Amino acid sequence: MGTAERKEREKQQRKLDIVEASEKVFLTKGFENTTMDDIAEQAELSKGTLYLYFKSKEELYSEIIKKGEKILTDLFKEAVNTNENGLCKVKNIGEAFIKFYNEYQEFHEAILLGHSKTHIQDDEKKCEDCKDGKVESNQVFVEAIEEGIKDGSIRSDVDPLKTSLLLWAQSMGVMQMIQHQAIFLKETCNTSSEELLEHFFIYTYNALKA
Amino acid sequence: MGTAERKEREKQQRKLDIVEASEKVFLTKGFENTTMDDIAEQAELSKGTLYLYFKSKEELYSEIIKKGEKILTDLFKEAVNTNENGLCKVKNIGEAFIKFYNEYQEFHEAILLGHSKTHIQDDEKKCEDCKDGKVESNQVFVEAIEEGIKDGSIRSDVDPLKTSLLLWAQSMGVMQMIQHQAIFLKETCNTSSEELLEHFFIYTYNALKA
Amino acid sequence: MGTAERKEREKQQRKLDIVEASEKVFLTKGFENTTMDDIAEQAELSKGTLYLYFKSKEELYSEIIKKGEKILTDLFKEAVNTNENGLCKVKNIGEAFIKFYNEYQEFHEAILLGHSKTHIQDDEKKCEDCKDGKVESNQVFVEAIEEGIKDGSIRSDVDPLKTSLLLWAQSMGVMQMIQHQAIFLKETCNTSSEELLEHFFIYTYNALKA
Amino acid sequence: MGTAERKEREKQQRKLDIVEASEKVFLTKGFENTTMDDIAEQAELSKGTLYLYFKSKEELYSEIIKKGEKILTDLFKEAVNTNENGLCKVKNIGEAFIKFYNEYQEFHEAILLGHSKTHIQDDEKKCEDCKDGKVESNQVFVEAIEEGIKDGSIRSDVDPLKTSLLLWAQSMGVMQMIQHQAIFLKETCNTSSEELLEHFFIYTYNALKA
DNA sequence: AATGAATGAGATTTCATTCAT
DNA sequence: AATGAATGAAATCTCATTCAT
Repeated sequence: MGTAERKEREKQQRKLDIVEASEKVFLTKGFENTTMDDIAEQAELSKGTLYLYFKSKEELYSEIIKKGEKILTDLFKEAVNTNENGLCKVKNIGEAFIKFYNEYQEFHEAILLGHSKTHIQDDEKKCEDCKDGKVESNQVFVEAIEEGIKDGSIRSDVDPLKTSLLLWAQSMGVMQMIQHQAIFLKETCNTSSEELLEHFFIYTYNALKA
Repeated sequence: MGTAERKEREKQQRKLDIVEASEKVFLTKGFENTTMDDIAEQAELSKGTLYLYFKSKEELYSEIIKKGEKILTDLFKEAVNTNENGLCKVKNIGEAFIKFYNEYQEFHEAILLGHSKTHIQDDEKKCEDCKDGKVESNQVFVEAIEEGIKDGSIRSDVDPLKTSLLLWAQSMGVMQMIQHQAIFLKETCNTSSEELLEHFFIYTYNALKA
Repeated sequence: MGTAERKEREKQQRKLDIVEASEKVFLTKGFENTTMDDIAEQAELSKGTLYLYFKSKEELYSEIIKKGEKILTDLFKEAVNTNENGLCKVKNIGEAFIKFYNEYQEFHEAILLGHSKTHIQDDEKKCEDCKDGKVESNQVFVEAIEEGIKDGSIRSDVDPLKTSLLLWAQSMGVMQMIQHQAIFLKETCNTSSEELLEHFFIYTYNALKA
Repeated sequence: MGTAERKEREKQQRKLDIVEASEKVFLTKGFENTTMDDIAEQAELSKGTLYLYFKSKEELYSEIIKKGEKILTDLFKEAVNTNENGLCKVKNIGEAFIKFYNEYQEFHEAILLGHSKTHIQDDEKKCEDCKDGKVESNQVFVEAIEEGIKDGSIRSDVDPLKTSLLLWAQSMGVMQMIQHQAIFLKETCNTSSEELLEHFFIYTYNALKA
């Protein structure tokens, strides 16, 4: 009786194990440079077993993306779970974004460019998942802005939805510059990633505050 | 006498021809999906000849990046070549950026992610070139901001360098959202790409104006 | 007491079930393109169980051959179960052969080429079975010819055994041409499959009749 | 000048070499059980080189079929190149068929079943070639029968085209029985392949002769 | 300078079979 | 008796790069 359940649990665990193993490899070497052999070795399983749980390299990668999006959403939710005013919450979200970048740096690229790499178009469920992920984390953002407008901490003339999208996009862009152009920033512009980030914060704070 | 020079000129021309051919392929199919065969065919040369002029696929791709950066720099220079005030020039640069994105869309990814794909670490000269390209176009940006501060059109408390980098990064992010998430914007957020872009411009204008 | 027998009966039944399931798959997809997974799914059993009853894919396939031969033999027996003369019975057998080919088309290849695909050399029993199947159906054929000679409907100078084998082989060849070269027949030779078949019958009738 | 031609010749020769090497493997192990590695080893070339000349395993196999058909057609042409009457020529063709079977036994299966294995449907040229091959060799057959009717050696009521097709099909069937059921013939029916063949000849001779 | 044939190391994926439970 | 997870050997095909001419 409990047997079937246990088996199912073990199976799910095995799936998670594989995802975790693939994570390490994907996030280190990138999608293209990761081979199924790498993942199999990391997972201490045979290649064939991988295909028992995931039907392609792409499906495996899309798990990473989903996982990354989950992490980000959770960080966002945590960020607004305070008694501060709306503007602070927006700032918290920004900091959550940075935390995500710093602590889950490897997921960043996966989320950022993942979907242009994994062309899972025939699997609508997967895409739904992704859309839902984005909608959900964005919603947290929108609500924080709305709250800020209500409590007077954010200028009343900002459009919550558009602004959330804009800040989202801008954050991504900043993250990307930090990730890919770190050397350029440091060597050529004599600016650290942290400085740029801080600057982004102040800039945004000024732009939003009432 | 002139012979050696002519030969050198011809050689340079051949290099340019190859770059141009590779451009068409790279920018259509992306780095990973482009084969040296594709390029050779497009260039109407043999594969071997490609290696006579460029020592790897990566090196060839880095030429694309360089070229893209040149285009962008030229657009930027053109953008500031007016009698308007600094803030307007910054706005012009923003529009130039959008124009670049729209008209030379294919170069965008090359510039953005190019170097994480082409792992040319052993060839310092190439990296120098690329750095120079970015430095140059960013310099135009910095100068426009500085001018705006001087002429009183831009707030005096913005740091020209950091702000140029920040705006650059933000623009990238916005463009990318527009490109990759157009459907998400429209279907889920009921917002068009144009609206988001316009919002970005107004937002930035407000943030910078004195 | 009866327990052991019941168990044995159940086991035999299970074997039959598996063969029936494999039949559907083998005859639809062919030997090479059928996987043990396909069969297991069709049989609503696990793959492991298959190996409990049959020691290899090949052995399973050889069951199909045996079954096909049984069907054919039955059709032959039915064909000669009339009061007509020997020549008519031979004609009936020919028609039975066509019926077999048309209605159990999928068994044809299995019978024809089966054993060159299933390399069961170490299992003599299996081969015996198959041989027996052929011997039996051929025997029916031989007897019809002998009867025809006796009753004067078939030329007395035909060798029953050799002729039965010959007609068998010829029929196979004709069927195969009809199946694989139908387009060739129609487009290039302006002949329909039916015409060729009719021609075969008349030709054979003339060759045998006394 | 001659250089280009020589290169072209060498290239053609290389193609022939590869076909010849693949022949040895295909005809020994069969299509499914032959790997590109096998062929590469036999050809003393790398696997990659194989794909330089033939774009798939199937295309390589279709060369074998073409070659077999060419051989058969040539044997047929040779067979009718005598001063004998039509019936003799038909008999010669039959003997050519047997010679083909005996001396080029390996090509037999390729011709017989080849096209159901190599699904080169998108390459119309290939199919044209094959059709042409069949048409050509069948034409030789038709002419021999027509000649026999004219010279009075063959019954005047046979339809040359239909009969050629029928004899063709029958021969295939007989060959096939000989190839796949040799053991059955010998052990169970106490008949040798040669006896069956001879019987086929006599049977056919009687059926056709005026 | 130019060629293009040859390479060979992989890459992804499949599947018959085994074995611990 | 039944399971089904795990295996691992193969199979087809790709492509950046080299090198003899």
